[in-house]
Amino acid sequence: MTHYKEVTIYDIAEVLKVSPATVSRGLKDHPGIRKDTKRKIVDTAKKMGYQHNTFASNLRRKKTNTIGVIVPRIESHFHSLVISGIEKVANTMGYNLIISQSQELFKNEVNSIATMFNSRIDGLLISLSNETKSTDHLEMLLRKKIPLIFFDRVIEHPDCTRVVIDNKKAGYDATQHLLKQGCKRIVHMDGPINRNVYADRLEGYKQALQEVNINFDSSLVINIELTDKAAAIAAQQILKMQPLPDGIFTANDISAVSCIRELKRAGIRIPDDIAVVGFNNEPIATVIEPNLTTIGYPGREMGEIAASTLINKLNKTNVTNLNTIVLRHELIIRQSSQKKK
Amino acid sequence: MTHYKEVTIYDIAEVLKVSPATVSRGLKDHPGIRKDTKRKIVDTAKKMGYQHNTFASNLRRKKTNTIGVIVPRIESHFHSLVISGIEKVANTMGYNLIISQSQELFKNEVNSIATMFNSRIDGLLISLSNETKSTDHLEMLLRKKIPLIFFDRVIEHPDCTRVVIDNKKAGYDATQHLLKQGCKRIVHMDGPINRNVYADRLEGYKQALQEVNINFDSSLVINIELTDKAAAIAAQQILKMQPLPDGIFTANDISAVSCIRELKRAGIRIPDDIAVVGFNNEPIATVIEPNLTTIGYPGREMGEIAASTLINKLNKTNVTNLNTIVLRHELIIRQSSQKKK
DNA sequence: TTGAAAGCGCTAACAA
DNA sequence: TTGTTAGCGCTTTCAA
Repeated sequence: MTHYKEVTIYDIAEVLKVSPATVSRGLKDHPGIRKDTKRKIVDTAKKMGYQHNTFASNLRRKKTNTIGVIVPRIESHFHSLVISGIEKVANTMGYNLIISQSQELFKNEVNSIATMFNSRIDGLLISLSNETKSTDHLEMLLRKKIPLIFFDRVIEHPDCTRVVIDNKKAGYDATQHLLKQGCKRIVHMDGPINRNVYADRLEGYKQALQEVNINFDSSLVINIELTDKAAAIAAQQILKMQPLPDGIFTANDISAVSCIRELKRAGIRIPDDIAVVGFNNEPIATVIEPNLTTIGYPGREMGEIAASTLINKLNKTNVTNLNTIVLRHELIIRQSSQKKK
Repeated sequence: MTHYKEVTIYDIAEVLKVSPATVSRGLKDHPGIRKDTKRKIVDTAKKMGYQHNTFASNLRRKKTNTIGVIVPRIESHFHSLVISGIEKVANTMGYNLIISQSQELFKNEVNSIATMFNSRIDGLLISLSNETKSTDHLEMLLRKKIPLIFFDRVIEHPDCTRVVIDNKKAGYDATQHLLKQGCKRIVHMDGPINRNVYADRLEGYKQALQEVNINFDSSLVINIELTDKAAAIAAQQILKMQPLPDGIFTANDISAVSCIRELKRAGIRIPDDIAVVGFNNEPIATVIEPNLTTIGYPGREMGEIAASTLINKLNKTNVTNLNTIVLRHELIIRQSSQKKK
C-alpha cells in the first residue's frame, strides 16, 4: 500500500526503552501491565503515528477478522437493510466484511463459499438462495469449525444459529386479517416452498383458514418466482378463476404491487372486489394505490443481531449455542385490504 | 479461524524435494521457472489441499488487497446497485471490500476514512455525503499515495479519477422535455447545491430555459433534502404559488413521487395541470400513478467501472491518469410528463 | 532455473 | 510486571 516506513511496536519500544512485548501488551487491554506504563505506551504510539498492523497480527493469531456475508441480491431492499445493519456492527467491533451475492443461484452460492473459505473468513452470515436445498456445501466450513449463522432464508442445522421471524405466524396474521375483512376465497401467491420462509407462510395461511373452517384448496395457491413479471402472469391466471377470489395474500410486496396493477387494469376494484396483503413493507407499498397492507419486519435489526451473535461466538470459547433467534413482525394495515362494511 | 494445521508451501516443498522459494514461484506466474516443475507444484498443492495464505503474503508484500467503499446509505436503491457492481468486480479480481456508510454526515465520513486508513486499504471508492465540501479529510490517504476514486457524488481533485454521468446534460434533457410538452413555468426541486450532482442538474435546467428564452426565476428553485417528508412539505409550498407552475423537475424519484402524491391529494391533475419528471429510475417510478418520467443511469455499471479502474491503478505503476469517466444516461418518458395536446 | 536466508510486524509461551 | 525468544507463512534478494 505504501512505500513509506511505518511505525512499528519496535520503534515505540526503542523510544521507551522497553520490550516490544510490553508495547504489544500496553496497546491492548492486557491484564498484568502497570497503568502508567500503559499510558506511556499509548501516548507515545499516538505521538509517533503508530498504526496497528492487522495482517501481522492476523498471521500470528491465525484469525482474519473477516466475516463473510452472502445474500441473494445486494440490491434487494430488504437485504440492503440487513447488510446496512451487519456493516454497522462489524465496523464497530473491528471486523471486515466480504460480501457476495448468489443471485438466487445455488451454483453461485457454492462458488462464493469456496472463495470465502479460501479467504479464511472467521465466520459466515448467509441468507440462502431459493435453489438451495441442503447444507452439503457448507460442511467444508463446519468441518473447520468456522461458525455459520443463517438469517431470514434459513435451513435446519444442529450447529448453526438462525435469525428469523415467525413466518408461520406472520402468514397466519395476514390471512386472518383478510378473513376478518370478510374474505372467503383467498389466493396465496408464494415462492418456492423448499425455502423456509415460503413454506412457513403457507403453513400460517392454512392454519388461519382451518380455524374458521374453510377447507384448504390447493388450486388457490400459486407458487412462482415472486418477481414483477411472474406476478403479472399469475394475476392473469387469477382473473380466470371461477369464481373470482375475494382476497390475495402474496409472500412479497413486489408481487403484490404487480398483481394489483394488473387487476386494476382489468377493472377489478381493490380492496372491494379483491383485498390484497403483501409481505416485507418495502417503499413501493406506500406508493401503490391503494396503499398496500403488508407484514413489516426489521431488516436492519436482523443484520445487527446476526452480526453480533456471530462475533460473540468468535470471541468466546464457551458459547451457549443459541439455536434460533426470532424477531418480531407486525401486520401493517393500509387501504389495499380494508373492505368497506 | 481454525486449530487444524494448514498446508503451507513448506509442506509442498518437502514432498517435492524443492525449496519453498520454488514452490512460491511455481504457484504464480513467475517467469524463469520450468514448466514441468510448475505443473508438479500446482498439482501437488491441489492434491494436498493447499490454501494460499493472504495474510502472510500481505504482510510480506505490504499490500492488503482490500478496497474501501463509502456510500451515503447502503440501503439506497441506487447505491445498492453500485455496491453490487463493485462487489462483482472486486470478487473476480481477488480483492476484499470494506463497506461503510456516511449516512450523509460529514462526521461519519471522516470517521470511516480514518478507520479504513488504519485498516490499510489499498484504495478507496467513495460517493460523498451531502455535507462534504472539501477534500481535506482525504489528504491523509493521498499523502500515502492510496488511490482514490469518486463516483456519482464527486468533487474536483487533480489526483483522483471520477466516475459520473453528465448531470448537467441530464438536467437539460429533463427540462427540455418538459418545455416540449408545453410547460412554461417549471419548478426545480433540487438537493444541496454544494454537491456536484445537484449543482449540475440545476445548471442544465437553467440552460434549457435560456435556450427558449425563458428567464430564470430563482423562486422556482426549491433546495431541500430530497426525502419523502421534505418533498411533501415542498409540494405544499408549490400549491401556494401564484400562478401555479405547469411542470416540476425533481432531482430524485423519491421526492417526485412524494410530490405527486401530495399534489393529487390537492386535486391537481398529473400531468395535465402539472407535468413531473424525476431522476434515478427507481422501482417506485413504475408504481406511482401516473408512472414517472425520469432520468435513468446505470448504477451497477458505475460500480463495476469504478472498481476496475481502481484495481487497474493498483496493479500498474504507470497509469495514464484518467480524470473523468462519463457514463450515459437516458430520459425515460412515462405518463407523468406527457401532456395531451 | 533453483536455493538460502532474511525479515514483514506481531503475539504468546515461558522465563525472570 | 516485564523481557526473551521463537515463530505465523510468505516473498524476494542474492548467490549458485
